[in-house]
Amino acid sequence: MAGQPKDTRPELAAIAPGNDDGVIDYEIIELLFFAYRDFISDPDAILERRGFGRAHHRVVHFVDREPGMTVADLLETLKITKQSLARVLKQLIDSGYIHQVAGPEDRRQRKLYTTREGKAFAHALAEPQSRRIAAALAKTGPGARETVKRFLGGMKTGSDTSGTDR
Amino acid sequence: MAGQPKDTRPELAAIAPGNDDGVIDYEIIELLFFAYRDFISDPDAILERRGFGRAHHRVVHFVDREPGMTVADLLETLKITKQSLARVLKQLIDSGYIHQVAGPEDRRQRKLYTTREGKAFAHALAEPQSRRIAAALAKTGPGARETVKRFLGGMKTGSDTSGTDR
DNA sequence: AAAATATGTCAATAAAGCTGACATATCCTG
DNA sequence: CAGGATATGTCAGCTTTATTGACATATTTT
Repeated sequence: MAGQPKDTRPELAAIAPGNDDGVIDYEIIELLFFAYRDFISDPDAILERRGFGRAHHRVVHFVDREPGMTVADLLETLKITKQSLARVLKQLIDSGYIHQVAGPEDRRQRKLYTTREGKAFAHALAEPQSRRIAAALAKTGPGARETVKRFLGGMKTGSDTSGTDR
Repeated sequence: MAGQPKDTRPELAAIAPGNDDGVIDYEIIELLFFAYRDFISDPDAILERRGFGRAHHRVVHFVDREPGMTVADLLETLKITKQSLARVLKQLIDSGYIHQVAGPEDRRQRKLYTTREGKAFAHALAEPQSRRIAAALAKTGPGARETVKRFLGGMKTGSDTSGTDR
């Protein structure tokens, strides 16, 4: 995981104008803020029409991505409390986007799955985001995807070179 | 801007297991989600100790970065309403982190500045984020900074190649 | 003087999170 | 089998951050 030549340059920060705190990388901090704000705005518009919020988005997304997830898995992934999840999950189940199945081994568990409509919903939400990513990558140039993946992965807590998180 | 050989591969998405929606770039969607979640968790811890929230962070940050900003500027940047800003701004002023000065030209305006304490606060909040970014960039490899900047910039709405936003 | 603008503020509402407490069903252990 | 642990559900109340609507004040522009 460190196969490239060491870059010994002292983090030449390239601070934006107007401030000289030095060291602090305000440029990328702000870029991330705006990128994420707009990235999230695409699905927000769709969600609003259906009377849902971001919380619903996250739940549908992860259940769709990992079918058979348990409630506990979802809580772990989203890092929210059971009570917070409950309201949102209930609405999604009532709306017919997600259904539950008692665990085959452990019947206390509720395994979660997206319904056909849930899959379509998840897809509809992801599409504009994917489109935005593709456009940004294309504009950035070839090879951008790999670099961006590595960078974003490195921003995640618990990705400290040593690899396996959790 | 395109000095390298064209990459004609059809966006081979590299979808993660468990789903085959094709086309959708779930990998980067999720990477962004986790990256941002953890990126924001660093300052969150500091804010909590002082009884502030993310909203305060954003306000202190932008005022610190662009001294003399008006309230209208801030509303535009944050894309929130005046009433939402009011409470947060008031608390920051009362806490001595931000102060207002009537505009020299237009005295209806309130130009916003961080106090000495406000600057220190902004710096304290930005530091762990900057550190995280530096670590992620270093791990990604040389040249990552440029690529990441371009990508993140491209994710922002209204950055459609033509360049100058606003 | 009147209209427009920049800001402030009151009140009510909503979304999404939280804590605490407790109920149920199920599994595991002694 | 009894009792404890676990997975989930649910009730009640609270907090933060955002919203809309209405209106007040000061100032600038027309």
